[in-house]
This record gives sequence, structure tokens and C-alpha cells, in this order.
Amino acid sequence: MYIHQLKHNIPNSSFYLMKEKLKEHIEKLIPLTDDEFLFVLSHFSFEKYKKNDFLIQQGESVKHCYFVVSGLLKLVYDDKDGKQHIVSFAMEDWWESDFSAYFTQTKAKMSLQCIENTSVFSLSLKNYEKLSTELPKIERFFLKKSNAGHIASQNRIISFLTSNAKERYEQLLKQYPLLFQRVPKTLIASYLGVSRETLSRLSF
Amino acid sequence: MYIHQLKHNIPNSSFYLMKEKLKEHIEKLIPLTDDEFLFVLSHFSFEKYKKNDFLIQQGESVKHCYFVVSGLLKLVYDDKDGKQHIVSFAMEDWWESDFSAYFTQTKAKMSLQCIENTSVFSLSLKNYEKLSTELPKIERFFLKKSNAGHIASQNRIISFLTSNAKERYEQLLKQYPLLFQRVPKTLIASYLGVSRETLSRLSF
DNA sequence: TTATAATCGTGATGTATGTCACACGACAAT
DNA sequence: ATTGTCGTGTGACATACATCACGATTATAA
Repeated sequence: MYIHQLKHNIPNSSFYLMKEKLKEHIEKLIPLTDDEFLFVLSHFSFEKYKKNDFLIQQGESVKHCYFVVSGLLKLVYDDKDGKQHIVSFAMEDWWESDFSAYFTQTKAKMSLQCIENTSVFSLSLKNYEKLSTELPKIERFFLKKSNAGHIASQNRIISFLTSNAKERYEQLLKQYPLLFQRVPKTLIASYLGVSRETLSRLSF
Repeated sequence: MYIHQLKHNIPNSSFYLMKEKLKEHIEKLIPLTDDEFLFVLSHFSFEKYKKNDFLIQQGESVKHCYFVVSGLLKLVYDDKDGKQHIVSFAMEDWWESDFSAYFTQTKAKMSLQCIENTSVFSLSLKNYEKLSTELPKIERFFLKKSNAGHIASQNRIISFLTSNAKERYEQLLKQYPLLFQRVPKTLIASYLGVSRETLSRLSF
């Protein structure tokens, strides 16, 4: 009985921590009063997914963008030959979606799938717009996030332009040392744009 | 004498057209009253550059971002071996800068240089912030632009992940058919991430 | 004009990386 | 225990691409 209660309490207390995570994340860029944050939070829904679950499926419509509270996801593009290409890993504290499909309300060009069990706050486009309109502050937050995303993508392009497979691997290793204990090398290879065999042969 | 007057009038009438270009560009995304637009415009300065001029030099601080009214620029990353890599072409109607350096007030990692004679509206960070604060509408405009830029960069990454040199060339050709009459193939090659010799050998 | 850059193509050759095949251990499901 | 799937390494070979070298043409500047 006591154990039962505990079991029931865990999700609640963990939800409290989740909220704090989102709040702290936003407040790194813009200050919010408690009321403002509760207003913000009311536009999100908290969701849990298991390893291999899809949050977005290529070809389907994209209703939400996601803030990753815990876990790990991959944003994947499947080409015509059925090969998988990892456009991005989405880790804790990241915002992810197929933003093109999300904002223009078109079909997803990419999938978003769990590499680990993952919990997220999800935000519908309608709520995104409502939030932006009613709390202009948050629009500044999204703008900063978008800029950061743009810059990150540009750096990845520069990496492709200037570096070979080994150098790109080293850059990734330096940028996200934690990643390598969490994901199989096949996925790392797919992110780097090389075959898993080539990656395996790179000597360090 | 009459010719003299004409000469003096050209810049003025052309400046009028420039303003219209900016106005129409913004109004594709958000409506503006005439007064609002004049307020917006007052934060910009209009500048003309000649072929090969630098708007941003790698290693220097970045004071402005630019809206390209006419002409053509390249955003270039020079690697340690002195090789040039084109991160982006900036054509008419594009916003460009080393945004990372611009927003974080650090030294430029890239250069922005004219491929053709170019005229721009330039916006200082201070004015960017003033404008965003005093006219929240414009913040939504910048957000939409930033999202679009992010998505464009992500598509370029997908192109690197999924396609070989020839396919990337064809994609670029399809996306910007006009570009190929305006810039030497060496620059196209540099944008695609292949040597100019390889590009030259691709058969079409 | 003449001289000096750019630009572009193309051969010869080297190298990075892809592809196919196979083996082996870790782990999961039954 | 048994079977299967997944992750990983590695050999053999094919291929895409880089690099170096040379000419030829076309702009550009003195």
C-alpha cells in the first residue's frame, strides 16, 4: 500500500521537476514571473514516449513541436533508396520538430523517433501562435532559439565544406562527448554522412 | 547641364525604388502602415558597395546585418589552409550577415563580400533591438525569416547527407537557375563542396 | 595595344570513402 | 538453452572525388 502510493507519487513529483526544467530553460534567455510561466505552461502538454516510438512520421502532418525534457531522439530523413540520414539528434533541453512541415502545415519530410525513452513538452501550432500573440516576450525567446538553430545548422554546413570524415567525427566528439556512450556508431556515421564501415576504420 | 541634373536625380529616384523593395519584402509576411514602415526604415541605412568590396571581414567585429536590394554577395569561410568555402550566396531580397558574430558580438568567422556591385539596407544590432522592442510586429517578421533560414540550412545539410556532387549541382541549378549566369563555376564548386575540376567534369 | 588575371576544360594519378561479404560477441525473446 | 537480431570490426574491391599539371580562351588593367 505504501509502495503503491509511492508509485503514484513518482510521476507527480517528476512532473514538478519537468516543469522546473522548462522554466529554467526559458529563463536562461528571458525572465518570467511565476504567473507568466504558468500561462506558458498551460499551452504545452507533457508526454512520454518509449524507445523507437515516433513523434513525427515522414509523410504525415506535423501538429507539434517538442521540448525535450529527458531522453534522446533522432530527426531522420529517409531517402528514395530507403537509406536513413540523421539530420539531427535532439537531446535534453532541445527544441525539435520538422519545422518546415510544422510552420507551413505540410507533410513531414522527416521523422522524429526516440532513441531512448523520452519525455517532452509538446506545443501545437495553434498554441504556439496564441502564446506568441498573447505574450510577446515568448516570441523573443523563440526568435533567439531559432537564430541559434540557424547558426548551428550553418556550422554543420561549414563542417561538411571544410572537413573530411575523421575531422567531422572529432568535431562531433568534442561538441557532444556524452553522445557516444548513448547511441550506436551506425547512427553517428549516419549523422556524419559516412558509412558505418568507414567510421569504424577511422583511427584515433 | 541637363545631363548633370539627370545624373543627380538617378540616385534619388533609385532610392525611392529601394525603399519600395524593402517595404514589399516585409509586407509579404506582415502588413505595415506607411508610418510604421517609415519608422522601420529610419533604423536602416542605405549603402552601396562595389564588386569585391567586403561588408564583413573574417576576424573583425560585425556591426550590421544586411538586406540585399540588388547585386550579389558571397558569405565565405576561409579555412586554416587558406581555402575558401562558400557558406551562402546572398542575392536580392535576402538577409545576410555572420549572424553568430552579429548577435553575440564576437569576431566574424566568415566574410561577406560582393560578387557584383551591390546595394543594401544595413541594420545595426542596437537598431535591431530598438526596432524589435518598439515595434513587436517586426519581431514576428524576423522570427519568420530566421525560421526560413534555419529550414534552408537544414535542407542544405540533407543535400550533403543524401547526394553526390552531381545531384547537389542539379538541386542547386533547379533552385537558383539564374545564379549560373552570374557567378563563375569556381564559386559554384566551392558552394557545393567539390573541386572546380570535378564540377567541370560532371556531364549533364 | 600589350600584358596580366581569371576562367574553364581535360589528362594522369592518388586517395578517401562506399559497397559487399563475412565473422564474432552482446543481448533479447522465446 | 536456443534462436535471432543488433552492433561492430575487417578484408577485398569499386568508385567518386581531389590534386597536380598543362593549354586555351576570355576578361581586365596598365
